[in-house]
Amino acid sequence: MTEPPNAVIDRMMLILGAFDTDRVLSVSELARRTGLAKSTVHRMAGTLLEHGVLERSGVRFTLGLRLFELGERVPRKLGLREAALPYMADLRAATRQTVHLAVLDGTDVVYLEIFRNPEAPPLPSRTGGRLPAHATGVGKAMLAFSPQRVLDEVLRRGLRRVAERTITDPAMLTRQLRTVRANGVANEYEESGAGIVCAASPILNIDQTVAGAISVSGLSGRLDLRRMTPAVRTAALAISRTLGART
Amino acid sequence: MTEPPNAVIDRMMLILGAFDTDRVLSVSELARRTGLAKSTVHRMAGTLLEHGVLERSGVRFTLGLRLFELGERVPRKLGLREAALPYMADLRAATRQTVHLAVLDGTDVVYLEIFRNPEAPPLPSRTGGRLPAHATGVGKAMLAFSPQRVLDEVLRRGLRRVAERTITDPAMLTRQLRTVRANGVANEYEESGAGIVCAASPILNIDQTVAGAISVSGLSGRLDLRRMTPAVRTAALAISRTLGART
DNA sequence: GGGGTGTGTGCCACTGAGTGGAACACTTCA
DNA sequence: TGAAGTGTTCCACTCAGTGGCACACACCCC
Repeated sequence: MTEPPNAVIDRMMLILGAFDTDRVLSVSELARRTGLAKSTVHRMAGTLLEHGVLERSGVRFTLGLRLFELGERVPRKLGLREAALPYMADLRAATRQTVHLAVLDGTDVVYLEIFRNPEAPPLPSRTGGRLPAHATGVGKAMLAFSPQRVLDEVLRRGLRRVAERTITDPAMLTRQLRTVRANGVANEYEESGAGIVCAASPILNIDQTVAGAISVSGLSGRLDLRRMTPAVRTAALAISRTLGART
Repeated sequence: MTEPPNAVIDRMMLILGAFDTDRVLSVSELARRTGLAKSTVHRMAGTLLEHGVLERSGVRFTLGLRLFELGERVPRKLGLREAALPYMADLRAATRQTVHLAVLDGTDVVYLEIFRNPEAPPLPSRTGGRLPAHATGVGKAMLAFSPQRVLDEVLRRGLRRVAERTITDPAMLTRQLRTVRANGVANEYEESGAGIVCAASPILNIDQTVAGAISVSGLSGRLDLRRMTPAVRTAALAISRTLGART
């Protein structure tokens, strides 16, 4: 319809995307995963190398520092993270659990920052990690306060199951989002991973659009969600406030 | 000599690089800064948009979340940062100053992580920021322990002045690096910015190659470098040790 | 009003840059 | 000794990307 897009950039993103699973890949492996000709990968990797987008690791390749450099300049991250940082520290200190900061990207959630607690059990989430919005606490918190077309898109794509208890029923999701919208807090019970529960609350811009969300997560046995709710909600409101103040 | 490289990727990196100074740019501004035709920028920005490498901000453009996502997967960052984090926290607590973690990228230094102290004065350094190695404490610490050809390349490119007291004399730099190599610590006196001093120490891999460097920085009046030296050195050695242990 | 000058967007003939098959040099393993 | 993997190089073909041009707006000032 709208295409034809730029094929070279498509191919390049295919190559970079191949590093989703493994951190270091050879030319042949890249060619196999991307479906590109080996010579194409070879040549392309060469120029990406010159730009620091890729780096050599022996004879194989790795994502390069230039990507990190560019990634640190992304505005969506910068403002929100800066505003949230002190409150995330407070929240971790108060709850002694893991604190997450995330934004919505299309129908996915991307984690901007994670404050872990040495005392708390390690969780599998990673900074820069991506999960379907409907399967996470922060995702549901943001969806509940997003325009209808965002939810439509989520439903259109289908509620992919990522854990045993992921919500896959559209009616169930819509119902939950209604109560989330009323309470300002979303709970998650092992929907993104086994044993993990969390309470999340949205961060709003001055114009009431969604900027992101924070959450407190822990293991289902050890964490009493109801006790976390007010703290998460309070922190989210505080971040929203400082976000508005600095405009 | 070795080229011809891929022109499309070159142009794309030109566009992304244009966001060095400003965070949000229009098609016309991009065309002007990159020297590309407006139609080329327009089309290219469109496909970058589809990949999330760029995002819209009204009618203008911004670096996109996908870059952040990819940047967080860069191996050079991942391992070192993880190993260094706890020691950086200790160092900040012990010195009540700003702690930096950096790696060497060509002849530049790139900051991987910065631990600021609310009590300490804010410094201009930024995560993902880039500075010439010869102009910074962490840079000198790493150069002193790098193979000769790295220093050769630094000298070949010329010692660019970034602050009033930046070292621009090759002989002076070489002399300093010799004592750095002997002491395991590099000092910086307002060479990267006015009023800023720092003590830095290199982090080495098991094979004695340079992995990165950490530093303690502060304002020249308030910070006694000599008192910082042992702490920085100790932390750097500790990080080197845990880095080696996890191989 | 009009007529600057700034946007963003769309079109399309031209051509040279990117493609990928094939061939090569090396290792590794059997 | 060969088979199967790797990375690298070459090069004729052609199709994808280019950028000049033109258009649709939105300003602001005379």
